[in-house]
Amino acid sequence: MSRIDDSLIALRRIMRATELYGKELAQAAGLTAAQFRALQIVGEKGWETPKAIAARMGVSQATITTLVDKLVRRELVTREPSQIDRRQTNVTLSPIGRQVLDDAPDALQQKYARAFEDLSDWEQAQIIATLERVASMLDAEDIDASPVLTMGDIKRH
Amino acid sequence: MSRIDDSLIALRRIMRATELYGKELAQAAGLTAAQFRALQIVGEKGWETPKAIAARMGVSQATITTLVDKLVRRELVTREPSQIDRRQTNVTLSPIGRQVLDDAPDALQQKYARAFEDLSDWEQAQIIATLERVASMLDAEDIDASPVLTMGDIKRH
DNA sequence: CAAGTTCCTTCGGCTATCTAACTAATAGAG
DNA sequence: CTCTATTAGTTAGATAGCCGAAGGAACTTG
Repeated sequence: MSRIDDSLIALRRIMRATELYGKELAQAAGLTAAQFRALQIVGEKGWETPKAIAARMGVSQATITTLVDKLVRRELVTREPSQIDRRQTNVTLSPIGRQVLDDAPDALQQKYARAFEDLSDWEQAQIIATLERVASMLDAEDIDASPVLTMGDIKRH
Repeated sequence: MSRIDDSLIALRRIMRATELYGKELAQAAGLTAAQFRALQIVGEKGWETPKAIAARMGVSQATITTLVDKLVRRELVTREPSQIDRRQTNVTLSPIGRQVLDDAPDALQQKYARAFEDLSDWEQAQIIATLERVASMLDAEDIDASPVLTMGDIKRH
């Protein structure tokens, strides 16, 4: 087994852990990964337009419509017509939505964060440098990457 | 922006690049990421049981049945009843399937492999060590990770 | 041999996703 | 100011992936 295989295996473990986290999350929060990701985006500012959510998640607007439908049905967000441009709709976080976001079990991130913080200064720096280097090697430089460890936003052509 | 955010962002870029690769692949090979992943697994030995494929991909057997249906329809694999245990079916790679696997554009992997190989010995070792460390921090130790850079055991493309 | 177990498939039902077509509203060119 | 083009969002119809439950066929075990 070559070294490149070793590195690919490690990468795959990382991705797999994230996938599993998504499933766990979905189960615990009663939301799917995609739904939760949309909710997160709305939660950043408290509101967001479907267009912007679609761009952030890299999916079509139609997809967001149905996703938001589900969030609305769960009363996690509301659709508020925009005052400035009446073509626009503001998907707005509800108090319940805020609750769900706050309560969301981010076990994976917590675990990672804790382990990360236990590292020494130079170890942290080194991990960041290496991860960024790997990301570059995969040519993922121009990606919209929020510091949130989730699945579900796949960029499309 | 804290260091942990930096590291999460880098992780996210890595995952994103892989997702994009999956899409690209799907388009070029005329297969979805999940289908391709199943084909890859079958291709390793030339055959595999649905049960084993399901385990490898972390999905139910029912899912594999429909996935294999599609591969069979495209004549990439065949279902051969097992001689030893007639409950089992061997999903067997066809010549066409082998062709598709060989022709598959593994651009991302190639790119990564090339960049990786250009690194010095100690850099390679250091990257592997770091990736493995991160994987451990995410608690993904006991994952079946083949040295193939694919997504597709997601639950939602 | 009968009962339980295993492997696979079938069935019904979700969710996510897309494209195309449609409605409503704004922006721009005359 | 009006007509057209563009933009935001939704709706409709389709495909893919996924699951759990139920069922049939073939092993295993007592």
